[in-house]
Amino acid sequence: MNDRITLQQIGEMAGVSSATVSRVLNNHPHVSGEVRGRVQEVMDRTGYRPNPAARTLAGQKSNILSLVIPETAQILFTDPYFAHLAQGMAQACQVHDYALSLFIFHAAEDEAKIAQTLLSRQIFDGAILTATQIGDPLVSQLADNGVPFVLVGQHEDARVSFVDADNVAGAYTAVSHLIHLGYERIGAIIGPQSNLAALHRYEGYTKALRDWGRPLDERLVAQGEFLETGGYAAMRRLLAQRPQAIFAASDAMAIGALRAVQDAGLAVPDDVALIGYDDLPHARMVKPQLTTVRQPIRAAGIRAVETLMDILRSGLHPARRIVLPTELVVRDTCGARRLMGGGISN
Amino acid sequence: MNDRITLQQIGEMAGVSSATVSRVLNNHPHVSGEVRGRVQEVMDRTGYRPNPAARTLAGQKSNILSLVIPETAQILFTDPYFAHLAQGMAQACQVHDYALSLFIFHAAEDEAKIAQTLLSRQIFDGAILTATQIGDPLVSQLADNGVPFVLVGQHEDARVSFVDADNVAGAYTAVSHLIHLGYERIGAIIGPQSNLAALHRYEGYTKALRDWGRPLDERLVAQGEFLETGGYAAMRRLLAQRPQAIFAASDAMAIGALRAVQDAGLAVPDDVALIGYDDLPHARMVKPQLTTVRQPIRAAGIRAVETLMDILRSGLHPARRIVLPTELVVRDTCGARRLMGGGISN
DNA sequence: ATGAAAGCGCTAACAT
DNA sequence: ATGTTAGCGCTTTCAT
Repeated sequence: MNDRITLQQIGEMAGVSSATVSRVLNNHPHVSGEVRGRVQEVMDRTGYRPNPAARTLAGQKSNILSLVIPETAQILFTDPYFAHLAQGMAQACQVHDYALSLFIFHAAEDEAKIAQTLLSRQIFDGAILTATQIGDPLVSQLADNGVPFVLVGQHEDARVSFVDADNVAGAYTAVSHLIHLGYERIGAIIGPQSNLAALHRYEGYTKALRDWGRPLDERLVAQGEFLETGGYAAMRRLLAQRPQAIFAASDAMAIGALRAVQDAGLAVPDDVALIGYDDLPHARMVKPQLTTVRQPIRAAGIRAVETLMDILRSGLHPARRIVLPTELVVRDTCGARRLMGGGISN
Repeated sequence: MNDRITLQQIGEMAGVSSATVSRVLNNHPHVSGEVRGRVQEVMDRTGYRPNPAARTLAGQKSNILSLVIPETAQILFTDPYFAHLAQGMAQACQVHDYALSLFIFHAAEDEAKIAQTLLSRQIFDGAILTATQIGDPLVSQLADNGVPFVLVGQHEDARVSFVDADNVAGAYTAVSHLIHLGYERIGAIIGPQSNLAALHRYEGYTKALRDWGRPLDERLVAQGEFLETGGYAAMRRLLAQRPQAIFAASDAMAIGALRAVQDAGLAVPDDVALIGYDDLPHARMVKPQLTTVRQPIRAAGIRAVETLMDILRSGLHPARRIVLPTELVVRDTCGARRLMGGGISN
């Protein structure tokens, strides 16, 4: 970039050494008010901007933190997950005087190269990873390389700190809700089980059935991609089994399922009740409005940054694992309002 | 970060100077195959990773490019604009061996500080700005500071290069379409006119009316926020004027308008035809499906990066201004299919 | 309270 | 083809 003027020059102009200028730049004590003012004045007048690369090299610290995400169309397009996460992170970074860097990698790339590229190209003190797959090699590669990082999502490796929403509990609550509403044949549309969140949501589903003494009927479970089309196809298959209610592992899938039900000439929630997951903006825009599970993604971003800051500050201390609570958002597709003589608007 | 081993050390281990190691690292010619192999072997074996800050400082080039966006809930949440843009940029960066950095700033901050923070914290060779407001001081500040950057969107400053979608033409085409369909009283729901895109879309609307000899009736024009609620409120006001068709400056607004029409007991497109703008995923999920204008956002991201690369390579040459064509996506809300005896699915 | 000086890890002339 | 040598612009001891 176009940095011209240096610390040296500021020093010369102010009649002090560069060390002193560095001190005022970094708000060190032991600088007389008189000198501090003079130096500050020169910096302001000249529009001096320190060279961040030089600071990083000399100080061994960049004050930059990297958000690492795979370029999966799903995450980036389908839902505002990433946007919320980035916002939370940006907010927390602000507080800690950190800048945020983005590293989007193409999952198609040679997996061994990704960590390499990240480490030799990007400048950062620590990273936050998200949307990783189960057993993603990137995670262990970074851990092996001693890179400080936090995962948003979960990982079995005991070395890794993570922040995650409680997917098991979220699904559990949703399915319990359906059970309490009196539905008997409760099915599920589940996501790819290579995804840990998908796995956990399925776990919540089976756990709720078990706890409330309902049988798990595999014929009422259909798997699909985390997309509307996946939900549509899964629902078409399930319809033959005459389910009374469906728990879908994402709102996108739930909306697809909704459409499939309606296309079959049936009504939601009267013929089939439905609960989704994510609380996308979308969820309240379909008719009937989607009952769903809301995750604190923004908060997850904040907590991830806080955790990373602690790691950077205090070194390797035992990994921290944060699991954030979710919230059931009751709208129209689960039938609760109808049953309660509803009409209450959200 | 945790970089331990240095170029020097690699050199010692391979029995060559650090300069030679640097040459093989950067694929310079004039290194014998024998030495190159030996050095490469040591780098691989030790898992050597160059220190990017040192490279940046010494080479005066970071190979990092910064995407600068205001933290406006609108952009980040409402639509996938940012995600598409980032994807396009990431793809182009990949090609040019650049990494991508994100700088989210809070519009609430002291405006004078933003450029300062960006320049002293982030490491980058050039920047891409988007979602700037008309007369945004950040733009001129960067230009004044000699920072190489490209705007996605437009700007009057002759120094700035930009890539934009042709908002005037997009709106013009949409409104012309409504005119050709035979509608007479064609209204518009327009966005905040501090936003250049909103301004251009309004311009396209008035231009189409003028070109086809229709009067501009101000009572048929309502302004609102670029959100569903803004569209809803605007449509409620317009309904009193009995418009036959409405051009809405965004899909979010169009969907709000759709809802307002339906809530008034009227039908789209039979009572009021509707065209939106953006082609959000949403547009095809409402019923009836939204006719809208699609913008090549991903392509804009790519072109912006290409332009920035040219600026970095060849210096200041006259600013480049790229205006990308848009595309009318005809679905159900404009009534074209109905008029043509439709039923064709998109 | 301030200055001098030694790096931080790399690149890029300039030699040879 | 390879080595030597200055820096790049800053931070940080260590003196004073």
